[in-house]
Amino acid sequence: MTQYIQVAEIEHDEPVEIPSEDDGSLLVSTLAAQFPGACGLKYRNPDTGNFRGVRLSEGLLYPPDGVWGSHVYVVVFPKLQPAVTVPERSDEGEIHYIPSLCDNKRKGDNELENPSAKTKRLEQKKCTDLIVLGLPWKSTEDDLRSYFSKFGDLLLTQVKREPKTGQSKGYGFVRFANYDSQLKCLAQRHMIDGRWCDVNIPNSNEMNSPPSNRKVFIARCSENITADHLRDYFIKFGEVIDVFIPKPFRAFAFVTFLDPEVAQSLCGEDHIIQGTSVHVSSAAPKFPAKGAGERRDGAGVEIGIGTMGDGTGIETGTGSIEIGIMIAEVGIRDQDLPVEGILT
DNA sequence: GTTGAGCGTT
Repeated sequence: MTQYIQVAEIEHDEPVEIPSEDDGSLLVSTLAAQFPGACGLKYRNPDTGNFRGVRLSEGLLYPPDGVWGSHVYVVVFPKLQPAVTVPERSDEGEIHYIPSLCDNKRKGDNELENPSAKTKRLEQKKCTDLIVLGLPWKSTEDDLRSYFSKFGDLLLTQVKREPKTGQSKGYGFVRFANYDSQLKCLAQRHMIDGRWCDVNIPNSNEMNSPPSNRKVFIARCSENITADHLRDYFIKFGEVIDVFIPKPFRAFAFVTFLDPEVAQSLCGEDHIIQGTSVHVSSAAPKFPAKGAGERRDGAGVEIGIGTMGDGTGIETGTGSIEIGIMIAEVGIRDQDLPVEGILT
């Protein structure tokens, strides 16, 4: 018959009573329902003062000596080793000296906190948007929020819909404020409104970007994001020397930084600007451009048009225009250059 | 009003 087992998240914390199965064993999934991400239990052995682990087999925890008794058990969570617990993407080969992506701090303001390098790396691991697959058609942003907030504070909830009908496409995105929330969330499946849903790091976050460029590509811009918004937002990471938004609206932009390091450090990240989650990636094209400048390595010719003076690139307005052609190890984005009509 | 693998109006 069912026993109730006292379990606390940390020792001396207030315990929660968790039901066993009829045979006395405890499903890890039952445990995880109260303590998301939990993978085991331990308890203090009164004889030695040491912690003792509870036996785990096939997703079931078994009571020591056959009875759970009146111990207060303590939840065991997976060690925070991202390489093991999280499906890593290729964008993590280097340490990012970023205290937290989510509060958007950068080098220069992190010297005082975070003593050990190892801790630092863990704490600094960035939160990305997470894709939630398999949502019920009726699930809303509010439903996502109320479900996922048990893992921690949320910075974004989004259900993707058909623009015309508003009908859900059955998936959405969430983003946590803290990386441990993200880890816990990724470690399990989710029952949302009667359906099992999967949470993953979206494939669209893959960043196999080639090296150094001061210009980054800002994807998923919404129409209400202006050049000033972008400049004001990104200035906190380093000096912004150009912002380019195509007209008419094309849902992307370019931001150029003075320091290529800054540009590179932002690649692969998601940022929330004017309530929209935008994605930063290298301004180099994913595929070689078609046509004249094409090369097998994706490099090509970049044609720049701009006014003289501050060197910040394309601007509008009157005045003399300088046309320059620069051979560079940068590819051409097709979006970059419908310029034939202007070269007169 | 239906559906059930996917990847966000480059």
